Amino acid sequence: MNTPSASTLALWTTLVSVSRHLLETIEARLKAEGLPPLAWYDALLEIEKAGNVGIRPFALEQRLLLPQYGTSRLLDRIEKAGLIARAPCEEDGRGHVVRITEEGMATRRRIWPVYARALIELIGNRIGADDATALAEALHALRAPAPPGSEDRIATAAPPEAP
Amino acid sequence: MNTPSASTLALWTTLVSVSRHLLETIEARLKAEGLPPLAWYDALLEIEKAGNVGIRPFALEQRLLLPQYGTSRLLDRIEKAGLIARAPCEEDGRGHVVRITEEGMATRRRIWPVYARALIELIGNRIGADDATALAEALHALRAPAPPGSEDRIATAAPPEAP
DNA sequence: CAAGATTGACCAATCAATCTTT
DNA sequence: AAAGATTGATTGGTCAATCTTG
Repeated sequence: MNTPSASTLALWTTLVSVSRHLLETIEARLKAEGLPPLAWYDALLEIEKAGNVGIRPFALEQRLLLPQYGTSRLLDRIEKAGLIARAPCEEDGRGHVVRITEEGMATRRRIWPVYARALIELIGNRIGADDATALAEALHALRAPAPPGSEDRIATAAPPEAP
Repeated sequence: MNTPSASTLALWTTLVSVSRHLLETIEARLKAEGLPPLAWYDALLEIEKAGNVGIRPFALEQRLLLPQYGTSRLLDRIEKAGLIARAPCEEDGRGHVVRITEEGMATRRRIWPVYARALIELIGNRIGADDATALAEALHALRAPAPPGSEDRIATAAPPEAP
C-alpha cells in the first residue's frame, strides 16, 4: 500500500481544518479585545508558574515546544511590553532567568476569560464531555514520541484553573 | 460555568499538539527532500484540477482558505519557481487566470509520495481504520460554520488519488 | 461604489552564525 | 568541544492602501 486509506485522509483533513479554525478564531477574539496572541499566554503562564525563582529560557523552550531562537524572540517582545524581566543567572554564567512582572500577571489574567469563553463556545458547547474525553484519548495515539530524557509530559497550550 | 471543563481542555491541548506535530513532521520531510512546503502542494493540486481553463485567484482563496493577499503572495512564489503561469482573464478584465505548468505537475507528483508516506506512517499505522473514521466524524462537530453562499464543502489539504 | 487582485510597509519566523561560559 | 542564549540577514505573513474594471 503506497497511498493513505480514505479514513486516514478523512482524519487528516478534518484534523487540520478543525485546529486551524479553532486557533484562528481564538486569535481573532484576543486581537479584537486588544490582547496579545496565544503564544504570549502560554509563555506568561509558564513563567508565572515558576514564581519568584523564575525560569530559564531553555526550560521554557521545552515546555512551549519552540526552537531556541523562537523563544528568544518571543521573550524579546514580551519583555519590551514590560510583562517579564530578564536577568543574568547566578548559578550559571551562561544562562538567564526570566520572571513575570505584576503587569505580566495582570495581562495573563485578562487573557484567560476570553480564552476560556472561546474554548467553551467552540468545544464545550459543541461536544459532550464523554465524547470529548474519548476523542482526546484516541488522539493520543498520534502524539509526538517523547523526546529522550523527558519523562514528564507536557501539552502545547496548558491552561490553568480560573484566575 | 465560566471555565472550560477538564474534558474540553484535554481535547483542546491534544488537538493542538497533535496537529502541530503532524504538520511539522510532514513539512520537515518535504524540506529534507528538497521539496516545497505543503501549501504549495494544496495550491498546485487545485490549479492542476482546474485543467486547461485554469482557475481564478478568488476561487483559489476559497478552496485554500487563505486571505486574498496570502493567495497573491503564494502565487508569486510558485510562479517565480516556474510551476504556474498567470495570465489576464478574457471574460473579466479585472481578473487573472492561473494555470499549472508541466514542471508544476512534475513537482506536485514528486511531493505526493513523501506526503502520502508520512500520512501512512504518522496516522494510518498508528490508528485503526474504524477508529480513524469515528474520530473524523466526531471532529466534524467542531468544524467552522459554512460561509454563506458556499454549498460544497472543502477541507484544507485535500489530497488526490495516487499519481 | 463593489469586486478582483496586487503592493509597500511592517511584524514575525527561520537559518546560519556568533558569543560566553562550562 | 558542548550548552545556553542571542543576533544579522533573509524569508514569510499581515495590514492597510492602491489600482483597475464591472
